[in-house]
Amino acid sequence: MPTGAIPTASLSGGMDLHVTLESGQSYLWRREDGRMYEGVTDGSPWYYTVVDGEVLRVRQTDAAIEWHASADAEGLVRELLRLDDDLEAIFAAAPDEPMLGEAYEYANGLRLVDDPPFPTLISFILSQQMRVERIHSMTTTLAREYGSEIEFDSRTYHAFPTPEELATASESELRELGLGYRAPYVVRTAEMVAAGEAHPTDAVGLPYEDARESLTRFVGVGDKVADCVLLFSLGYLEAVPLDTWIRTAIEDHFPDCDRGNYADTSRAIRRRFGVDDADDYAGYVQTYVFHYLRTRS
DNA sequence: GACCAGGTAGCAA
DNA sequence: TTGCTACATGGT
Repeated sequence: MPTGAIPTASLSGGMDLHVTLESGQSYLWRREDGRMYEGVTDGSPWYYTVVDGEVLRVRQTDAAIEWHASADAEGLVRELLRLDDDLEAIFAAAPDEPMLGEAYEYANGLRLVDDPPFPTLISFILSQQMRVERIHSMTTTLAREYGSEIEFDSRTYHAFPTPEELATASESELRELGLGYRAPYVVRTAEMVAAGEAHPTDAVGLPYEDARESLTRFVGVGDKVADCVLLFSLGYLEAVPLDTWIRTAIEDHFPDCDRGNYADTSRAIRRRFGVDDADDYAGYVQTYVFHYLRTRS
């Protein structure tokens, strides 16, 4: 079984796998010890995900990010966990505001993820009006009920369902699984992708605001969910999803950025969170702030 | 038993 | 365009 280790000392700005995978930006990784979101970091827990039918296991030890997979996966690990992002440079140039500084310190080593588009789209359709722990539990349920089984290292794993697999689900089945009013959104969006009518990657290459608009064609996707897909899956690091926590942060710390509607508030906060008057890495700042405000006691 | 959670669709004005 | 409101479910 191919294995590898990527020294964390070689990564600019360091790396914290636990905060990266348990900060509510990705719902596609699971912990083998089952203790997701419990705040327990000892024992270097293994995390796993399935990408293109291949199982990938990852953990952080004192000096490295270790991985196990069925083939050489170093490039995949670097991509999924954005290990080549220069965190040191990003935060050296990031805005110097007291609350932001607290967030950088609190979530030190958090990297954005680069998750696969369709699973990200569905998991953030599920996310509306649900808590982080429950979103994770719902994606786990969808993988168990509709995803294909993969054998790896004499264990069985479940991939997140493909659009075709998920399109076989009925609204009533998904309601029985506890998805509530999101059930028809998931079915209709899966059908759109399975039928070739639209795909989340259609947005790639468009200017940011056009890309956001493009994603809202999917049922159950508004500006906020579109921003999550752009940031966590399609490489638009300037995207700043305006959820309840970020809106609270705007109200408490950046009230001048509240312009009364999503598009204009988005422009204002992206400039405020961006680097050197540009919005390049505003989404990085957003993710630190979200995690800090949501989990500090 | 309210209140809240990484909101959106549908409809009225 | 903008401004309501209904929509499921589970935890505190």
